[in-house]
This record gives sequence, structure tokens and C-alpha cells, in this order.
Amino acid sequence: MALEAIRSALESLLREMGVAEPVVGLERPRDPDHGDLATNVAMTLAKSLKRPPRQIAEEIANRLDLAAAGVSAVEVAGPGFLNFRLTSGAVASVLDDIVRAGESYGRGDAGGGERVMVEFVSANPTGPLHLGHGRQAALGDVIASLLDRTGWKVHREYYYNDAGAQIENLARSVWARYQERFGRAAEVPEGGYHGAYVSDIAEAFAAEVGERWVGDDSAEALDAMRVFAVKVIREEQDRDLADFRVRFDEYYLESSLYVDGGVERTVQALRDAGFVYERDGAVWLRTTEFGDQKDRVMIRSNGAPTYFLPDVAYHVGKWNRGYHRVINVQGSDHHGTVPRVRAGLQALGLPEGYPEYVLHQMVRVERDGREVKFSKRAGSYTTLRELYELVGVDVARYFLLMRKPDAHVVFDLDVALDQSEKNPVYKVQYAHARMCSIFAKAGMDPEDVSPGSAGGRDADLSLLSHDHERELIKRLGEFPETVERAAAQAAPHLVCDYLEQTAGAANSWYHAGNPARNPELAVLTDDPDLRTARLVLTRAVQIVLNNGLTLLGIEAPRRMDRAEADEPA
RNA sequence: GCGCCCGUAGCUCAGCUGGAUAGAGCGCAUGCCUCCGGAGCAUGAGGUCACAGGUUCGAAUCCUGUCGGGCGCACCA
Repeated sequence: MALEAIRSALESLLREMGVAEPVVGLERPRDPDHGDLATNVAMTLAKSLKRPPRQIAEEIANRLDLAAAGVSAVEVAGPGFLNFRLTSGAVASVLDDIVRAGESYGRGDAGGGERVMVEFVSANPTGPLHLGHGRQAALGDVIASLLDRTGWKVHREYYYNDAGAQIENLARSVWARYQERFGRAAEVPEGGYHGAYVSDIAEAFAAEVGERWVGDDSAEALDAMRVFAVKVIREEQDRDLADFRVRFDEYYLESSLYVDGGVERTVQALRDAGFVYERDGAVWLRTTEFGDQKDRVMIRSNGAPTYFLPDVAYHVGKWNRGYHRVINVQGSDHHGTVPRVRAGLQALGLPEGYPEYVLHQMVRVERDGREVKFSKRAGSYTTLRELYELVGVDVARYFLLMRKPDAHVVFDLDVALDQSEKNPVYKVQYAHARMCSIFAKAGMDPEDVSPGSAGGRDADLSLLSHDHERELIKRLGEFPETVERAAAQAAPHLVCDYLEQTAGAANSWYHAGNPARNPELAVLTDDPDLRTARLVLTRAVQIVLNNGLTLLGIEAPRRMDRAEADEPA
């Protein structure tokens, strides 16, 4: 609307002024003194036009006629910025767009319906999920949602490493606990798993098969335990993720790559490509050819493939399944694998930056400024379930999302357990509930608002001219571009940031209308026209907060039912 | 030693891919408030954007180097 009108008017004027291909960047200044929209074109063109930026800006300001686009003033400022002020009606017109779009406000089509795969969590089935997996689950899930919202066809995938050495260690660990269960002396092997859950698995296994494998360390025995243990752990991980509101479209088993010949085909293809050689009895891939720091072993001298090989086979498979854009979410402790997997893929002719990676730092839980570990189940680490059962899924998801992936997350339990608005999750949820309660107070439903009217009465949105209102409306208008940017950067924290800012603006607006002090600023003020316009704004705030929270997989409650403060003092 | 990531307010962190006087929350200091929904609201103090160079109209942002922190450098995953 106003934005596009200004842009096209500027572009045609610049052509008249001798600019062949004008590129007009319009931004929303953070300082209200700088107007509602601003552009720096005069500065970027100063060099090619060989004129001082302010002079160019003056000419543009004088020749531009934008009254029809809702522009009330054009000013030249600073080194050559052009600042546009909009009429309050033009500013507020976005509210009708929001109300009209409803739950789809914020959707975009940047993806053009293309397919993209997000692979995340992909934990070894050797134990319960920990906090790092939790961060990955939250990140991957929301990145997928962001892509979905911006027009991509998204596939969520979980890769199970169910074929490697770690699984053997798990099987041996269960074997040891199983023997102990029947009074036999046995020890968890080097590199094995010591968590309580291993004993639970051994116990469950014993309940199923009895004493059948006591004293038996044959391959058959280990195989039985491996199959059983993986099944139990997979089920537990699935439960933990489902309760964390994370679901996948596909679970891809590493073992299937051996069964269906994918690994063998990949070896052959790499040989054919001419980057394979043998040394010291092992088979190597010349990954240095593609920027890796050193060549990598694909098949060890004992004949067993390294992890690297099925990983390459897996990613070739992704490409062949039609996913030409793939985002892998991984802990940054695995960043060393990135160049070598990409090198393997390039050797087979896949493009250089394939796949993309989102690497995240680790999670640390603190209370009173000190690290806490409260795991019973896994022994050495805190599990994801333990965390969200303590603080709730909404809080856990939000806290794991609110920092950019590059940064460490300090999970502050003092804040997480606080139910006041100091807790950012509740701050946003309260703001949403507050909007809903205004409608309850007005005796209507949020759905009773339509574009241009509320409760059946026509709304004059140009009445929303108070500073708090303009500020709030401006923010609401930025939601789609925030989603767009968050999707493009695979950065959910931008949405968190946005929601906190918007909730803050909504709260300021709301509190300014405290009936005891400024009844004329209250939403439900006596003036029926103001009241109607403000109800449209209330509805728009509610929609945006709801859409943002939903995008993050967090509840947008209509009422806040505070949990009883019944913890012993 | 080599590679990747990170150094922004007392603390935890944003900063829209180069724009205007660097922002938010917590904490701190004042002053309000039993209010359309709760420990809330308003205002304020607080910065050499690790350091040093460079690129240009303009740098927290890009380039080089230094210092500090994390992670990785297996015929483990």
C-alpha cells in the first residue's frame, strides 16, 4: 500500500532524474522523529550522479507528490535521508489486512512451493534425549515451521544411527546388566552406558525372555539385546519428542542404507569418480580435493565402514529423493563433519554448499547463578523430559529458542519458574490473554471483529493516532517481514525477540489506558467510535501474538490460569 | 600447531546482512499504583561494541592482524 506506492513513485521519479535501474530500499526507522518510512537512495546515488546527497534528496522531496499514498510529509534529514510521514489512516490500514488474513497473517510465498528437508535431532538410540537434543528439536521444528509459513514444502526427518559401534556398546551394556540381574558378575564395558535406564532395559528384557541368555555372550545373545534395547529407546525418544510437540514426517534408519545397497553404490560411485585410493589396508577418499583438511577413511582396514561413508550415502539419497535444499540441524561439536560430508558429495557432482547446516551451541541450566544437574534417569546428564516436566513445555521451548543458535543457552531456572511477566514466555502469553479478556469484558468475541468494523459498528481507524497506538500498529505491520527474515536466516530467536517487543508495546498501550487515570485512553472508553477502532487494534494484536506463538509451538491461551503457588517456602 | 564459532550496559542477550544519537529484559535509583487481570506502571543512571590497523560519504556489522573464551582436528559418532 503506502510502502509500494512510495517505492514505485520513487523509482519512476529516479528514472526521470537519469537513473537507469533505481533500487529503492525503504526501511522503518526506529526513531519516530525519522518518520514512518525512510530511504537512503539519495546517499547511494550520490556517487553515480556526482551530486551531493542532500541536494539529490531535496530535489526528490520537491518533485514527489504522494498525497494519494497517505503520505502527510516528506523531509530531508541527516546526511541525506528522506523521511516519510504517513497519515494515521494510512498507518492503521494494516489492521484491516491483519484482521482479514487472520491466522494466515504472516504467511509468505518466498519458497515458491519448492521442497526442502529439515533433518534434526537424529540422536543415537543409545539413551534418553538430553538438553542439547532438546534445543535441536525446538530449533529444527520451528525452522521447519518458518519455512512452511514462507511457502516451502517442508519434510521433517530424523536419522537414526542404528548401525554403528555405539549401538554395540549399548548392547554390551545391557548384556552386563542382564547378567547382573541374574546374579552373574559382569561389567559395563569400556565406552558403555551407565545410566539407570540401561538397567531398566535389562529388567524389561529379562521379564520378556527370562533366563534364556544368562551366561551366553554369543552374537545371537547380543543381537537380541541390541534389537530390544533400540526398540525400547526409540519408543522412549518418540514419546519424549511427541510430548515436546515435535513430530517428524519420516524416520530414516542408517541400517537401511546397508540393506538396500546405498552404501555399496556410493562406494562404487566414488571409485568411478576417481577420488578413492587405498593405503595401509584402508580405503580413503581424497576429500582434500574439495577443501577438507585431510583425506578421510571410508572403509577401515578391518573391513568395517566408518561413520563417514553411510553419511555420504544418506545425503546422496536425500538429493536423489528430490530434496535439492536440505538443512541439517546439529550440535556445533559435530562441525568437523561438515567439510568432509560436503567433500564426499562434491566428489559425486553435488553442488558445493549442499547441504546447509544450522550448528548450535550447548545448553547449560543454572539456578542462583550456578550450574545444576538434576538427572536421575541418565546419570551423567539432564534429560529433555526432566527439564520440561519441571518448567513446562511452553517455557522449555521458548528458552531453547530465544537465543541465536551460535550462542550458548543459559537456562535460568529462577526465571523459567517465575510466573510473573519477568518471564518472557508469560509476558507474551499474558499480553495475548489480556487482549482476549478485553473482548470478554466488552461482551463480545475476538471473532466479532471484521475488516473495518467491530461488533457490527464501522471503525474509523484514523482515530488511532496516539503515540502508543502508532508504535504498536507499526510493530504489528512488521510481523510478516520478521517471519520472512527468520525463515531466510533459519533464526527462530528473531520471532521470540519480535514477540517480546510487540507484547511490550501492547502492554504499554494497554496500561496507558488505566481507567483510574486516563479513562479516555482505555480500549473500552466511553466514546463509541474510539472504542470500536481500538477493538480492531486489540483484535490485530491478539492475532499477531497468536500467530507468533503458534509458529513457535507455544500455547496462546485466552485465559491465564495461574498455577497455585503452593511450593513450600 | 591448524580449522570453525564467539567477545556489545553490572548480568543474560538483540542489533533487520553497511546507515541517523548502539537497543531490550533482569538488576540498580527515584516517583506512582489495589488498577479493563495478578510483584504492576512511569522516568532515569549505566557503553572505548575485546584491541590495533584497513576499506568509504558512513563500520558493532566487511577485510587483515593481535589478545581472550568455546568446540573440533581417529581406521569414534
